[in-house]
Amino acid sequence: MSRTLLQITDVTDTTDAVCCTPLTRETIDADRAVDLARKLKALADPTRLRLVSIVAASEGEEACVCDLIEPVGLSQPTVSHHLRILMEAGFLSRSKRGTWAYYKLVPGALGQLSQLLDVTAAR
Amino acid sequence: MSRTLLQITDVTDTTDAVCCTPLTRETIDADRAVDLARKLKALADPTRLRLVSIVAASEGEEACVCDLIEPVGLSQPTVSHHLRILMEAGFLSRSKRGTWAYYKLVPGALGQLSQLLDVTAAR
DNA sequence: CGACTATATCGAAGTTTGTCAATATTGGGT
DNA sequence: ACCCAATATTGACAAACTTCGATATAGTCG
Repeated sequence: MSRTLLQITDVTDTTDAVCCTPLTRETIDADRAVDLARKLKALADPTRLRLVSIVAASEGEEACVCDLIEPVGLSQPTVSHHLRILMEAGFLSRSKRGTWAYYKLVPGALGQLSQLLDVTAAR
Repeated sequence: MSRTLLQITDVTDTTDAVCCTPLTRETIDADRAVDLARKLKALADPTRLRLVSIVAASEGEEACVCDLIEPVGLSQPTVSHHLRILMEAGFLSRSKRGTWAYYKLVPGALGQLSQLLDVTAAR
């Protein structure tokens, strides 16, 4: 049968959700709901979706802040702010090279969230 | 290769996202980012995640409001409010039977969102 | 019809969020 | 050492969100 369940994998206490054993429980408990909501909230903004998308489409799934400002059409501080939120939620990582800051997709982060939302979806 | 891209399916002007042809474009355009963000935002709340989860785990993926109030521990108006948001985002549908209102998972809605987030995730 | 029950809507209070201008920080070049 | 460029942080403000109590609506049963 195709029961659609919210599944939750083992999630660390604070920031990065991890790993693997999906405990197919009927209802998500409050703590994990808070954790999952935090991740979703990080993605639930048009600007941040575009940032992730642009980074994902860049060479090496990595982009410099200077290349992100103009496409999204917002001020530099605002872009930095959004990037920080995406980083704290575990979707991007940052590496400074010289004066530049490069933000990179954290491999599997989106996929993991995707699976949390619906493990039994038809594909 | 395993490029992780944000993909967007064809989406109707307003409420319910639909259908099918994933246009694997590099960057999500502004309009679709707004639309996807709206759906994510509807899910990006601990209470609403729990509501969806409880409904998903119920018989027929359907539950009465009266059965949802106590589990989430919030007032009845607040629960109604959250259910309305989930309905407007296309995750739940409502059917009144007598005095009761039954909210039901919209089949495939979560799965579709899941696929939008990451089409190439390892599974 | 009248009382009761289940749900929805309204209005308000408190909190969070998105954005910018101004400023701080850091690294490179002259 | 100094200046310039790239990014981050701070402070402020408006808009949006979550929640509640009070009230409205609609359906059921005497």
